[in-house]
Amino acid sequence: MRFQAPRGTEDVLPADSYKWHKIEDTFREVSRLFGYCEIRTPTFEDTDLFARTAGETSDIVTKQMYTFTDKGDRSITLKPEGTAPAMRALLQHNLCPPGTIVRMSYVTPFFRYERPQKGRLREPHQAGLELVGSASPAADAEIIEITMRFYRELGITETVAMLNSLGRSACRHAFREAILERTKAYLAGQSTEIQEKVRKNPLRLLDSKDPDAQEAVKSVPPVTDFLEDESRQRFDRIQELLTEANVPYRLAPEIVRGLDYYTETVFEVQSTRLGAQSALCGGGRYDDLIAELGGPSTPSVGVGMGIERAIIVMDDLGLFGAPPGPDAFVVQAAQSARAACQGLARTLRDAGLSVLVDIEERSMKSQLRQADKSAARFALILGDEECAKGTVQIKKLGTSEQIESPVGEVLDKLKAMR
RNA sequence: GCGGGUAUAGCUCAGGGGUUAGAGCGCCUGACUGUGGCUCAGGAGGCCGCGGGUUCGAGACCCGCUACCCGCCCCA
Repeated sequence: MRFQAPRGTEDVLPADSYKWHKIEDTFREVSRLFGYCEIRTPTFEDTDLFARTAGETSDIVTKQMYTFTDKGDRSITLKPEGTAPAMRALLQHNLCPPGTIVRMSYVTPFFRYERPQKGRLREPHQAGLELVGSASPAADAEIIEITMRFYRELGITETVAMLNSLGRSACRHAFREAILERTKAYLAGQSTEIQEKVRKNPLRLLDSKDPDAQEAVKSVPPVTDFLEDESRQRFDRIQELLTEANVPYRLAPEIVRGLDYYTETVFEVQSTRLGAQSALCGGGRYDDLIAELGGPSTPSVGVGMGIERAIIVMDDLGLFGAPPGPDAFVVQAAQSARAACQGLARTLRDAGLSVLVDIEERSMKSQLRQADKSAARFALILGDEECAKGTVQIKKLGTSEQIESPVGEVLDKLKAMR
């Protein structure tokens, strides 16, 4: 094999694209139900955009960005996430002056220099939602409700939203101190690398998979103990709203985010079907992001949902079913019927049916085999006899049912036999 | 970035130093010259991941590379 797709990238083959369509169609429909409009932003941005927003110590910025210098000597980065570019566009076009609320959706690839694994790619795809301009807990609840509705529509019903609050800077500081204090003994026995990581961002310890770390973290009081009154009230209110909306959730004090711009609410939906990767989606509130980009303080909340990860889970659950086939396959039973077959196919296509025709002049047997293989619903057989009579044989594939119909009535007959 | 595993037909996999490399599934053709699926028969299809090495001889053994899988890490 001469060439192969770059490491960590995937081809979506014709036989599988219907899975993507199902997920994207479902996402667009759910977005529409809640009034979200799509935004499309460039594949690459000014490097600074991500350096500023993702967090200097985050893995994304420190080692995962695809950054290069273009011919105009600009530092360019392929987008490693979807939110910052969307907020940049919003600000650039002044779509959200103070007082307005914007609901946006997007479907985008993003790029991170990762070590590939199951559910972890260098070019993954994400469907995302952003609700910009509202500090109301109802905004948080809406985003989570849409997210869970999306998964429900796809048939992924075994999961719940895992909810946490990180509070704002003041209480987060106190919380960090508490983590460091309670895990001192554990940290003393760890490598300098881990100590450094935890010193920079103590929250990381909370979702560690190391059993010793998990044990040490047990003595740390839940974040909610540190929340200021306002944050605490918001957190409680979100839970009330989710309960009212019948959205399945549970509190998960271990949930933190990899991007530094999150404030207060954070949530994830997880699945055990993803191997070492656990998150199907991740989201939360980012009240300081737009201000960080030089805009007015604009409270916002959003979510990013991994498309490949949804496919993994849905495949595992057998939620896709058989790929769709064409409505009909026109079988040319004699060469002299070629034009008539093409004409019939054209008429049916004009009526919106998906129609396949043999182009290799193969035997009738072979054409019927193709028809069967293509999963077409009907085979329409046209030969000398039919041409002479102005009829078509309509064969319902899957059963042995076959009728002869005048050409003009084929459409009606197909509907009746469906 | 670290550790472990794997790489043979389109797919799933057997073959573990000795001629022309195998199976199942899939694909193509045919089984009283106008009827698919099931069955039967035939056929096409392999730089045995890539590059080096050991050997009289390598798909098998050794080294390097690449990719994938599983952990760590990280997250969608």
